[in-house]
Amino acid sequence: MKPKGKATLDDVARLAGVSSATASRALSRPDLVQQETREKVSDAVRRLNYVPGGAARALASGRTLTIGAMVPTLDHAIFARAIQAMQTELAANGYQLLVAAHEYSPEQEAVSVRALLARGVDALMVVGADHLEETWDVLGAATVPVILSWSFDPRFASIGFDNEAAGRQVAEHLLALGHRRFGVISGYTSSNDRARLRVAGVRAALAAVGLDLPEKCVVQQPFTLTGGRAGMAELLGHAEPPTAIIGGNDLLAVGALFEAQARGIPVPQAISIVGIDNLEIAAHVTPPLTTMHLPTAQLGRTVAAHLLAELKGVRQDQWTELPIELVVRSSTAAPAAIS
Amino acid sequence: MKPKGKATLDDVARLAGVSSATASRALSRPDLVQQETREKVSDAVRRLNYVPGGAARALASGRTLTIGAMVPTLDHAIFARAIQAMQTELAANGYQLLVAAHEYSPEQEAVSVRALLARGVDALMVVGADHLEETWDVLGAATVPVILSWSFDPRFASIGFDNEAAGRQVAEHLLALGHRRFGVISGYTSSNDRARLRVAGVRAALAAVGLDLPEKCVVQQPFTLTGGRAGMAELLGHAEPPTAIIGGNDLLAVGALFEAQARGIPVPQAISIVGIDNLEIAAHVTPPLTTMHLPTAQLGRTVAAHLLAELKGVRQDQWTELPIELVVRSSTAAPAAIS
DNA sequence: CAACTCAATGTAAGCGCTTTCATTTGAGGC
DNA sequence: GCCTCAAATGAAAGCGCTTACATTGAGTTG
Repeated sequence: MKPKGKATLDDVARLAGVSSATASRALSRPDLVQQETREKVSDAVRRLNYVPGGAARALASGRTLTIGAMVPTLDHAIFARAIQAMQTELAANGYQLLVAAHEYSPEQEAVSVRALLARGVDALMVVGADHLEETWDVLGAATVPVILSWSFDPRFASIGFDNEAAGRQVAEHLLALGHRRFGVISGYTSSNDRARLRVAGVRAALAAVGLDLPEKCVVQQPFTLTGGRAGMAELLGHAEPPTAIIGGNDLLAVGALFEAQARGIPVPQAISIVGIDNLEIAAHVTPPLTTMHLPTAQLGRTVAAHLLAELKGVRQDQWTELPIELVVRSSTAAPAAIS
Repeated sequence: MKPKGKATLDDVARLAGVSSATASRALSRPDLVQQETREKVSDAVRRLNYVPGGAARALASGRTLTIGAMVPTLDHAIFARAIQAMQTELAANGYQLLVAAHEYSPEQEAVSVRALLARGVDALMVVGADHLEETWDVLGAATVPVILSWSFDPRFASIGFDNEAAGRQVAEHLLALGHRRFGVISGYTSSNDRARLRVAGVRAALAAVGLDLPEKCVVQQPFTLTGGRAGMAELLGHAEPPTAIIGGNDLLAVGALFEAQARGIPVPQAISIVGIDNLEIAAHVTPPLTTMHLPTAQLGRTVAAHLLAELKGVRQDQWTELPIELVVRSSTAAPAAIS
C-alpha cells in the first residue's frame, strides 16, 4: 500500500501500462491524451497516492508555478490584506505565493529578495521604491518579471497609490476647514518612501497656501495604536498645540484619537484628526475617522493579475495608479474660534 | 556582461577553474573547501552574478528549504501575526515560507494542501483540527513533518491553545461577577473547531453552575467589527437581553462594544463585554476590553522552531499547549442591581 | 623510506520530471 | 489496395544541481 519512498511518475506509468511521457502528458496536458489512457493514468495516480514532485517539474519545465512577494511585514492589516487578495487570485490560477518579510530592514530585504529568487519564483513583487543599491541590482538582474507595489519607480513596472496625493488631500481638507496649525504623526520614514511621500504631500499642501510645517510638528512613531498615542502626547505637549492632526495611517490616527479621548479632549471640537488607509476600524470609532481610502485588496488582486498576464506573455502597463479617495467622516471639523 | 541565459554552476566552476563538485561544495559546505578555492569560486559567482537554481538544488538534494503554511486567511491580525513570527524565525534559519489561505473553505483547503505538498515543502503547518477526510488523508500520506496549530489532534504533532478553556474562563469571570444572562457572539463555527470549542467552553462553565445557554443567545457572525455590531444588535433585541456579552474574538467584542456605545448603553454599567485574543486594540478602546490573552506571535515562533528542530532530526513533543491568560480590564463589572 | 592517513578535489551517477523527435497506427482519399 | 496524414504514444535526452565514491598528494609514523 505504502511502498516505502514516494511514488514517482515512472511508477504511475508502469502501473498504468504506458510510458512515463504519456503519464506526464496525461497529467499536465490532458488534451493530448486519449480519454481511455487518461483514465488508466489517473487511476494509477489514485492507487499510488501519487503527488508530482515540484522540484523535478520545475527543473524540467523551467517554471515553478510560484510567485514571490517581498513585504515589510504581514503584521499590518494593510499588507496582510493585499497579500491575502494576491494569494487568492494566484491560487485560483494554480500559482502559490512565497512570502518574505523584512520588517523594515533594507539589509534583510536584500538577503530575502535573493533568497526568493534563488528558491525559484516565476515572478516577484516587492513593496515600495526604497531599496539598497544591491537590491536594485539583484532585481535588475532577475530573469523573471518584477513588479513594484504601493509606490512607483521607472525601473520596474509599478502598481501603487499616489502617496504624495494622499498626504496632500488630507491636508487640503483640513486647510479648507480653516486649520492652520498642523501636527503630523508619521511612521518611520527611513527606508519607507510611502511614509515620506505622505509627509511631503502634507508639506506641499501647506506650502501652497504659504504655511510652513516645522520639523518639530512631525513626529515619527511605530505603526501602532501605541505609537499614535505617543505621537499625540508629544504634539499636545507643544506650546501652541496643533488644531489638526494627520496620522500617517489609520492606526496612528486612531491611536491619536484614543489619546485625545483619554485626556478628555473633544474630537473634532477641540482638535481634528485624519488618517490614511481606511481600515475597517476607521468607520467604527467614535467619532468615525476621516481618512483616505486606499484600495489595498484591489492592489493585491491587480498585482496578481498583472503578473499572471505577464507570465502568459501579455505585456502589461508599466505604471498603474490605483484611485484613492478622501472619506470625510466626523473626526474633522472647523477649528474652534478661540484659537 | 549578461551572457544570454542565467549562469549555471558549471559556468562558475569553469571560470573558477575547479570542478562543479567543488564549486557546489564551496557554496553549500564551505568548510569542506580550501580557503583559496573558496575565494576563487565566490569571485566567479560575483562576476557571473550567479544565483543558484532552487529547482535543481531541490531535486538533487531532496530539500527545498521551504516550509508550507495553510491558514484560513491572512486578513485577520491573529493569523497574520503568527505567520509573520513564523516567517521571521524561518528566514533566520535559511527557510522560506510558502503560504496558502483557504478563506474558511474546506474544499479549498484540500486543494491547497495538495498544492503545497506538490510544490515541494520540507514541512507543513495547518491551522485547526477541522478538515475534510480527504485532507486528513493527504496529510497522513505526506512524507514530510506536518504540524497542527491553534488546536490539537492526536493524529499529528500539535501546538495550540486550549480554546475550550478560553471560553470557560471568560464565562467563569463573568459568573463570578454575578452575571446570569449571557449572550455569545461567535464567528462561524462550521469548519472552525476553535470557534466551536470556545462556545463549548462557555456552555461548560454555565452548565457547571446549572445555567443553560439557549441557542438563540449564541449568534454567529463574520469575524469583523461589523459582525460584532450586528451580533450585538441582535442580542439586544431579545426580550430579556443579556447582561454579559462574550465575543468569540476581540474583533467581535470590540464591535459589540461600539454598538453598545452607539446606542448609548454604558459599558460595563449596563452590560459587560469580554473578548478573546488580546489584540492591541483591546487595551486601547474605552473602556479597555477584558479578554483572554493568546500568545499568537509565540505560536508562530514555536511552530517554526518545532519544524526546524524536526528537520534537523530532533524529535519534538507531540502536544504543546501554549498558556493563555485572562486579562481583566474595565469592560466587565457586576451586573446592575436592577436586572 | 615504505605504509598509511587524511584533507582537498574530481568523476560521474543520478534526482523525477518535461519535451523533442521518432514511431506506430488507423482513417480516409484515390 | 496503397499512400498520406494526423493523432497517440514511446524513447531518450536533458534540466542544474548534490553527493557517494575515487583519486591525488602531502604529511606522519615506526
